[in-house]
Amino acid sequence: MQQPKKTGFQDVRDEVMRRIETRVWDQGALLPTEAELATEFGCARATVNRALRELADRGVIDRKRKSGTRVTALPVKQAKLEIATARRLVEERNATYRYALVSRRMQAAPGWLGSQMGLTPGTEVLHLEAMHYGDGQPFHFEDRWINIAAVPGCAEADFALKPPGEWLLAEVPFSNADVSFTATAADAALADYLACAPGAALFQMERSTWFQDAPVTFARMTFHPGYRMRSRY
Amino acid sequence: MQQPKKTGFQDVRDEVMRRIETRVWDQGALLPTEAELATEFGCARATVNRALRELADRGVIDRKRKSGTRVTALPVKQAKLEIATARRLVEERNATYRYALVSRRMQAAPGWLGSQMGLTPGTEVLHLEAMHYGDGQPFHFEDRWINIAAVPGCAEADFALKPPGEWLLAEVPFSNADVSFTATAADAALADYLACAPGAALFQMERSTWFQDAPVTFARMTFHPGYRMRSRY
DNA sequence: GAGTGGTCTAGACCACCTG
DNA sequence: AGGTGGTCTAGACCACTCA
Repeated sequence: MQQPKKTGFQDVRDEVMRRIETRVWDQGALLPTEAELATEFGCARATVNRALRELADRGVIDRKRKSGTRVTALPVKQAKLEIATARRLVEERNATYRYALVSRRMQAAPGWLGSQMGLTPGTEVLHLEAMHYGDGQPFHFEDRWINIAAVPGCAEADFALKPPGEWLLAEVPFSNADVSFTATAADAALADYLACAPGAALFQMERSTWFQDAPVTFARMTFHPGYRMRSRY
Repeated sequence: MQQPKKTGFQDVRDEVMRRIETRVWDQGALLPTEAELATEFGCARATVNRALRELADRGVIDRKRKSGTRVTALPVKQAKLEIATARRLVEERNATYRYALVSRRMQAAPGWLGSQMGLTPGTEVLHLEAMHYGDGQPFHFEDRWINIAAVPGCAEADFALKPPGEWLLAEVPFSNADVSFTATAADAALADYLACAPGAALFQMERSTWFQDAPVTFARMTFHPGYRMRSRY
C-alpha cells in the first residue's frame, strides 16, 4: 500500500494553511480556483470548498465570486472568550465554590439601567447583589438587574442558594449579549466585599442580555484584585 | 407560485434554532436523526448535516455518533473578541491616531520574560516602549519584547514610525497567541505616560505570540483610565 | 451488530461579480 | 458575458459508539 488514506478536507485545509504560513502564497496573493485545487489534490470540488470555507471562517483567506480566493492581507485576529459561570471559573482553579446572596429587592429601573438595557425607565426590575467565593476567598461581587416582564419566574425565585446567573442560564438558555470589560477603583463597599484596600484596581465585566430583542438582564461582575481573564487564538 | 425558493441549509438551521429557542426541543432533548429531518424539510441529508454542524460549532447542540443529536444542556457562551491594532481601535472611534517610540534597546531576556514566553533566559531580545494616542490623548502604553532569533528583521527596523504591532503583523501574519486581561494600578511611569494619577485603575492586556512553536513576542498594553473593551455574543 | 453522524463524490444549477 | 464561489443532490462508504 502506498497511501493508506484518501485526502480529506482536513488534509486540504492543513496543506493550504501550510503554504500560506510558509509564504508559498504570500499575503494578498491569489489562490488557484477550487476546481484547480481539486485536480491537484485528487478530490472533489466540494471537498476543497469545505476546506477553504473553514479557512475563510478563520479569517485566513478572503473569498469573492468571480475574483477568486486571496490570502488575507492584514488578518484581524479573533480571540474566543468563554463566558463561564462563577462556579465553573472557581472549580477550574480546583477551589471550592461558595455563593451568598447579599440583597434582593424589587425596584423601579434607574435611568442609567434603562439606557443600558434599552428598557423604559421606571419599569419594575429585580435588583440582586451577591458574592461568589473560591476556597473562602472573595472571587467576585455581582450586581444584577433582571427585567421581571421578560422573566416572570424570577419574582418567585429567592436566589438564596442558586446564583442568578445559573438560574437565568437554565431559564433563558439562548440569548444574545453585549459584554464589556474595564478596570475600576474599589469604592468602600467593594473594598469591604472583596477584602481589599479602597482604591485598589479591580477587573470588571458588564453584560447586557437580550432574548429575541427583549432585554433580560444586566450584570456587573467585579473581580478580586489580581484576577486575570485568559484566552487564546 | 407558492414557494419561490427551496429550503437551503440556512432555512433548516434557522428553523431548528427557532425550535430550540421556543423549547419545542427542550434542553437535553434528543433531536430527530439527520435522515428524518431531511425528509421533513424535503432536502438532502447533506443539507441537514451542514445546518446542524453550524449549530454544533456554536455550541447549541451536541452531536454523537450512534446516540444522536441533543440540545446542549448548559451552553457555554463564547464571545468573539477582535484583537485589533491600536490604529484600528483609535480610528474606529473617529479619532486621529498618533504613535511615538519611547525607547528601543537590545538586552538579555529577564527571567520573568523567559518563563512567560518559554524562552531560555539570557537570550538576546529587542525591548521597545511606545505610546499610542487618539486625538492627542494618551490611548495606551506599549511595553514590547521581541525574540530576535525568531524575527531577524527586527534588528534593522527602527520602529520610529511604524508601531511594532503592525510591523510584526506584516512580518509574521499567522501565529498563535495567549492573551490575558487584568486591572492594574498606575505606577509613577504609567501615570506620567497616560496622564493620570498614580494608583489609578488601568485596564491591561498581555499577549504572548508564537509562530510554529517558536516564541515571537510578548506585549503588555496598558490603556488610559476608563478604557472599555467591548464584544458581543 | 447496528444505528448514527462524518465525510466524500460527481454532477448540477445558481448568484454574484468583474471585465 | 463569462468565470468563480455557494449550494444542493443522491448515493455511498466509513467511524464511532452504544446495547
